[in-house]
Amino acid sequence: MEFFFFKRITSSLDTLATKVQFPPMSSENELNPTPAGPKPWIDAGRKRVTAEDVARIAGVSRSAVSRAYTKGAYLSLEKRRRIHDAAEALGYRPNALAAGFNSNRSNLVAIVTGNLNNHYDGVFTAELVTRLNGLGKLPVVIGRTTDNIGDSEILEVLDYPLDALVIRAGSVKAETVEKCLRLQVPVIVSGRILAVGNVDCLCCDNHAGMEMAVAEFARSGRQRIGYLGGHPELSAEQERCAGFVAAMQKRHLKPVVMEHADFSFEGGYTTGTKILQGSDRPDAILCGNDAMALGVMNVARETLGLDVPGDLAIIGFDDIELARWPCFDLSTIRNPIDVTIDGIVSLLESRFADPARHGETIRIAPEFIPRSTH
Amino acid sequence: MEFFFFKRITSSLDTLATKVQFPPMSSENELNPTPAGPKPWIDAGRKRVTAEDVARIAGVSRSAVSRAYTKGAYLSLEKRRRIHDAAEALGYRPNALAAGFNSNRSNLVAIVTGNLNNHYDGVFTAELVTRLNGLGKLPVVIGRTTDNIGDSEILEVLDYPLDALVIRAGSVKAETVEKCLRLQVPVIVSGRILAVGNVDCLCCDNHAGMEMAVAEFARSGRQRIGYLGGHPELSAEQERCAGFVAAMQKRHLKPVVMEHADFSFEGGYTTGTKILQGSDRPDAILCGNDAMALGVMNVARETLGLDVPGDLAIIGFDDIELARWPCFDLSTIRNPIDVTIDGIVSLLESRFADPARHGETIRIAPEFIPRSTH
DNA sequence: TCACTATATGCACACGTGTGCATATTGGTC
DNA sequence: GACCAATATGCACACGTGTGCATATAGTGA
Repeated sequence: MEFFFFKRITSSLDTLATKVQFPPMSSENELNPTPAGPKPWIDAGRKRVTAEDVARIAGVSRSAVSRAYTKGAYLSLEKRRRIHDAAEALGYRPNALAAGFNSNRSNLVAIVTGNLNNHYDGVFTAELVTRLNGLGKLPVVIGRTTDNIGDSEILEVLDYPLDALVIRAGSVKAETVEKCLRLQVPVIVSGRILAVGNVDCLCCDNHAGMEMAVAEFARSGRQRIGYLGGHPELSAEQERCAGFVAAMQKRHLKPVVMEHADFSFEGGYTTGTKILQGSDRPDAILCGNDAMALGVMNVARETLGLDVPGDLAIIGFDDIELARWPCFDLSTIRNPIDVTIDGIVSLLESRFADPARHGETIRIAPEFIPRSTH
Repeated sequence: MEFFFFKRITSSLDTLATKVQFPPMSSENELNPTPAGPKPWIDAGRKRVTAEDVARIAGVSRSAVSRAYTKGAYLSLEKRRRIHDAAEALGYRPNALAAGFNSNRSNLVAIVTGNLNNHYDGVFTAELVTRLNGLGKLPVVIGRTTDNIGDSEILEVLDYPLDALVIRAGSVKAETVEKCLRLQVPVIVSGRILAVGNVDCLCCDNHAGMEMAVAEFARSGRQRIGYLGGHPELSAEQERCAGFVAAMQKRHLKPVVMEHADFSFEGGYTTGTKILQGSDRPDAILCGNDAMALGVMNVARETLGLDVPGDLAIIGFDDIELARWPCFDLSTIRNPIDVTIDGIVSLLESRFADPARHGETIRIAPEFIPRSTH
């Protein structure tokens, strides 16, 4: 089988898509007469309905309209009803940005994420977005599907008055975070510890996680243990790699091989091929994340016909959904997303309550998930 | 093997995480004296630096500061330099929201997505986010990781003056879209055709896609063809199902079985088990998306020991990344994300240029990707 | 010196909202 | 009727920016 799945398939809009003119709107024909109020159609030049417009129609002051949307404000019942009717007819909704303009709350929370094609980062971001939606915040996602985000992109989004900035990126510079703080934007960093100003941090105890994995290999008598990590530049990789080395030294074991790929399935596949076809094949490989572990497993089973875990034991890191699929059933170190997100939300809320409080660091405890590949 | 991978593993923050007090900031000790300008620390009560502050420090008018950030505005070189220095020292950045407040451009583009745990929707959203970032827009993601989004959540985000709203959700109500238009927010719907006002739509030609798949089954002599679709409520499912039925009728074939799951791997696994253990086992299954196809394949191979494609042919829909993995190598109908995103961006740009233009519908052409499961 | 143009700069407004403050009205109690 | 509290309502300001307009200054040519 060729590695043709690496090839990026692109196709042109011109050849693969056909444009169709839209039929006229239904509410203009005779069967559906135009209802009262603005049509469901965007008019060139017409602007969003404002409280001023509602006030004019309802015959009240603009203040009254504002109060109609303010819980607990004094307003006669009759006026409230008139305003409500006028607003309904005009399709009015208070402009939340204009409102937040005063109170210094934009409700914008930026999420700077790593590679969104990475399963873990994708689910992480999705989960955080969900929680922020529930909190009435607008999650603004800054990220790439290719490489890691650059610091310049973070600075760009700082042009907007954010309520907070959540950084999920392994290689953000301390200098960049300082600029956020100077703009009075609270920063939460997930995935690495950053000792800058009053920044909150969350990070899995990668060291402990790797210790668990090596302990499992040692317990089952593996002697020829290899390591496949991700980009050495990333903080998580540095911690995991150091944890692996320390756990091996503690047991007077020497790694058979240590390689680095890019935390992707394809990277695991390619580098895994190199490792397993080498002269000194390991009997166990500890991988820096699950995606690479699945890539290695694929090489072992499909390409080389090896038995996993008989010929080769594999342990991953993260516990993504795919690890639970029966065809993989990957033993792994769980890096719990739910606990991490809970921590982020908790830190966010206490940060909103007291923007100047000292920074906190939360270490997330990993957990060994025994399955059938070790 | 038990279905224990369905069980959602949750753990408590209290038991799995430990909080650590943060060390004092480094810039306050004697080795690193505090530099000029604001400290990298959030002060209670201190607000974001404004153009007014910069003007005061630089000894110029506030207008001059604004002009210093406006390309082509008249401003003496010496003043420009003074302003730049003052801004640098104070850590000033123009507030983009306040600026957009005038020009009626917030640069906010909301993306309403389906289930973000769905691989296709996840990558789709990630890709769109990436493109919007490149366009200088702030992508605000509204979505859930569990069920489909409710219309009420869409209405909530309408409180903000959006530049546009991209809806990627199969069951959005026409009434909801009308409310967006009444607020003068341009709407682009991807994944279904919606004949409401001047809305732009993009949709894969699901009918043609299913025709391709059935043609492949027929060509290779499959006689006992089954169908596994997603939620019948979703527009995409309705089109795919109808396309399958039409293609079968055209060939005077009768489906052996027709079932519906939830577009997930687990759904495909569960319902696939039911289908394949039934009395009337098909020799080919056409799945409504790839995730379910992988679930079915897993049952067939791992649980029942069937040969794919020998005993059972499988074709999916979407062509997600996993379909290319060697261990799956799934034949599928490609629903090209790149072409779709190109179309969305193209429609967005022409919509910004002319907000009142007529709506367009773009049909995305699917493509059969032959691999080794059919 | 005058006229004219290019450059430079400040004032003041608009954007849409919430709300403090002042004032008006109502209802109740002595 | 007098007094007070509760309710009701409008005016005007603040939020931070871009920019039209008016005006001032500098530069150029006759």
